[in-house]
Parts: sequence; structure tokens; C-alpha cells
Amino acid sequence: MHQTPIELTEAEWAIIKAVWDREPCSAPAIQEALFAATQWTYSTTRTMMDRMVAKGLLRAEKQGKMTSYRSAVTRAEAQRGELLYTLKHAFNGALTPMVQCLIESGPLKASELDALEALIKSRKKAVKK
Amino acid sequence: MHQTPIELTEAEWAIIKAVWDREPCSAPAIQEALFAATQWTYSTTRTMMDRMVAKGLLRAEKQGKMTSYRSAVTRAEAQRGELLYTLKHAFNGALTPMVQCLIESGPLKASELDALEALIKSRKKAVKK
DNA sequence: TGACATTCTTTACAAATGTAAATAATGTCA
DNA sequence: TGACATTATTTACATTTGTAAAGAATGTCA
Repeated sequence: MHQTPIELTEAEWAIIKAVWDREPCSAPAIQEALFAATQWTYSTTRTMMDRMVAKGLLRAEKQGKMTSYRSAVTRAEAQRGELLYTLKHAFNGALTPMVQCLIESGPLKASELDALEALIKSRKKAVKK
Repeated sequence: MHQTPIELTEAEWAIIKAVWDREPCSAPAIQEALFAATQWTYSTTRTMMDRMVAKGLLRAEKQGKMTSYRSAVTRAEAQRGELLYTLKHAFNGALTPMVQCLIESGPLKASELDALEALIKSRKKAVKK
């Protein structure tokens, strides 16, 4: 569990998502994976990754010539951190308005609405019991 | 409408929320309002506010000795920006999982779930038509 | 056992952000 | 009309973030 809420910058999100999809993985692999989208050089990518290690977002382990990276936080933890940040600052902690704004703001397909409805129903059951 | 999505730092959120609640208002009024929570001096608060004016988040108008501030973006716009940021980075644009994570992550009361259910129902109607 | 290709390490620098001291300007009231 | 209190302006500095060049180290294959 994390004491301080996890907060990631845009660049950090890009990197950690690439890591989640490949871990364990090398820095060159990540830079290559992200190059099309970011144009980052190896230096840039590597610097980011090492800073993320320092922050406890990634873990690094040296293996011979190369360093192997893996995530130190799960996707769910990071998602939660991001959500809580928004909840706290943009919605003053009020969850319902936030869900509302979200539902209203995006083009939701009927099937998605069904899924959400089902989710809420099951949630209600859980709460009731 | 805004071309570039609105993104606010934590400090900026604090300020703009205080402004929304009081506008038009002076910088000293904002620093006073936030002091208990932030300990910011007048200088700090003022610097922030002027930078926010430069970014187009606030508007300033000089009136005699003092400057009067007001917001240049609405609360809804800012909330949307924050939500879209999270949606894009943390959930790769997938709205349903985001709502799901949100619903699962907070202690929602039965009444809130009811409200959400109603919201989804009305949304479904809108989509269908 | 070298030459190469790959990977790493160090160092740097600009922009953005958080924070504020010092100083100047200006209404206002006695 | 001057002294005070209030507000504003300028300048500064540390930290974080984004970006990367230059050079050093090292595994590998001919």
C-alpha cells in the first residue's frame, strides 16, 4: 500500500504504461516502444526511468551490461491515485458529481451504459448487505 | 470553448476554487481565504494569480489601487479538463473502466447509487433517441 | 583479441512551478 | 498634507520536469 498518493506526470504515464505491458524490460526497449509517439531519444527515456526509480515508481535491477526495469506500483494503484487527485481537487471529494460529469462528458454507447447500470446494481447489493 | 485542454496544478486548483467562490475579488482576499490551508504569503498568492492570468485561467482588471480578478474558465470546463486528462492517461480513453474504478473506489451511499442509476437511465433514453 | 554495436553514466540546460523578500506606489484619515 | 496601512511590482532562488549531448563501459562476433 502507498502512503503518499501516487501522482504521475504525462511523461511518466507514458513510460509506466509501456513498462506494465512488457516488464521486466530494458530501457532501450521502452524508448523504442515509445519513440513513434514521443520522439524521445534513449537519453531522455533513460533519464525519466531513473528518476522514476528514485521516486519509487519503477524498480531497476542490474543484469550484466543491462538494467532490467519493472513497475513498483500497479496499474490499479496509479489509476486510483489519479482518480483521487481529481476527486479531491476538481470535485472537492464529492464522488457522485464526478461520476455524473464523466457520464455526461463522454459519448457513451448503449452497451456501456448497460454495463454501468449492471455495475451499480451489483454495487447496491453489496452495500445493502 | 477551449482549444487546449485545461490543466491545473494543485496550487492553481486551490486558487481558482477560491476565486470561483468570490469573484470578482482581490488578491489579498484570496490569500487571506487560503492562508489557513496553505500558509502562502501575499507575494506567493499574487505571483500565482498573475501567472494564471498569463495562462488564461484568470482575468485581471485594474481598478484604482487594486486589481480585481475573476475566473476565465468555468468550473465545469476545468473539471472536464481534469477528467479528460485522467481518462486519456490512466484509462487509455476507456470511460467505462474509469467509472467502474471510481464507483468501486469510494464508499458510496445507497442514495448516491440511486442517483447514479437514475442518471444512467436518463442517459440511456437520450442515447436511444 | 579487436572492432563494433549496444548500453550506460555523467553532465547540462531551459522551462515550469513553488515560494517569497524587498521595495515601491497609493489611497485614506487624522 | 503627512503618516499609515494596504496593495502592487520587481526580482530571486530552489526544485521539478522535459530534453538530450558527450563520452565511457561492455558484451560479442569475426
